[in-house]
Amino acid sequence: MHITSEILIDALRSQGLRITGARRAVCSIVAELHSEHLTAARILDEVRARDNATADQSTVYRTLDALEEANLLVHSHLGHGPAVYHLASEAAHQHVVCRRCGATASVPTAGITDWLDELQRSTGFVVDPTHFAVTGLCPDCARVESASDKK
Amino acid sequence: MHITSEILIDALRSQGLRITGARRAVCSIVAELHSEHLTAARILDEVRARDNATADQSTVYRTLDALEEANLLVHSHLGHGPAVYHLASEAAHQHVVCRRCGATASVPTAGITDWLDELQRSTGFVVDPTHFAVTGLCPDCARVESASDKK
DNA sequence: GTATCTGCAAAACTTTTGCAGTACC
DNA sequence: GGTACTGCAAAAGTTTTGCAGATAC
Repeated sequence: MHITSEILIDALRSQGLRITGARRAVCSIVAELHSEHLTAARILDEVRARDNATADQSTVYRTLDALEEANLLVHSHLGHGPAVYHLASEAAHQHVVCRRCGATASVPTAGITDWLDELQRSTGFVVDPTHFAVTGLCPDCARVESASDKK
Repeated sequence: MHITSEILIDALRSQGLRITGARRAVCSIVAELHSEHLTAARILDEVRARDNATADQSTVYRTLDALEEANLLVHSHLGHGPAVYHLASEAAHQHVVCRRCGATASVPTAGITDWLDELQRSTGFVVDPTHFAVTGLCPDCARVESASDKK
């Protein structure tokens, strides 16, 4: 299922926030490019590439914060570099992130939910299953590293 | 079991690296404060608080990089803010990290290894089971957040 | 009409880098 | 002695903030 910008906009509206051109643009981009790993800079570029919208970087950050506050969006830090943003609904599947090149692959949560339940029971922590990263090496980088280990 | 600074120092030496005062200091601090969430800034402060050692921030970063390269240390980004460093040996069991206060709890990996194997098979990624964080809210912070949601 | 939002510019913060001098092996 | 390391200072990169003007409701 596909979250549309209208859903995001409506959610902001229902929080009593005002709907502006910049917020519409950011919501559209986040909804349309939900399958990519969006950085703030990427979103800013996309906004500027649309001739019916503009936004300053500070506005982009503030809008992203608003969406996070509304629990529609999450961000995470994949290794070094800028934070990446996902729709909270998309984040329900996990990612493996390559610690060398930053490549990612998605993996389903099936098979791990029992473990998370148990974790929650034993520690008392309220686990956030959407914010949860496994790191490793992607196939390409694994090849490179094992080659350089041999020397 | 407790990693000592000697172990770290020896590991650096065996990589052909030179042992300097700054590296000794950083290794001591990392070994002694292994149970805390050490940021580079915290380590720098600790070095400076010791009257037999000094180090510049760039030296601290370079030493931390060296320790990571030697697979003795890992760092991760917990939400916003600076990266935190852990001994790799400490990371061998998983942690749940509270995204509000940074509290941690340890959890056994039993029950998750099958899932990691499957992940490795399906994605081709060489998963690093020591670098793997689950975030959520510790019991205290969960109480605080649910209280503020109600207002 | 008014509280909220925006753009601009500057600052804050973490991390990295170039380079000349120092110190380890 | 020679290479590796350090400190200093400055840069790079991301994110935040203050403020005056614009805009949604």
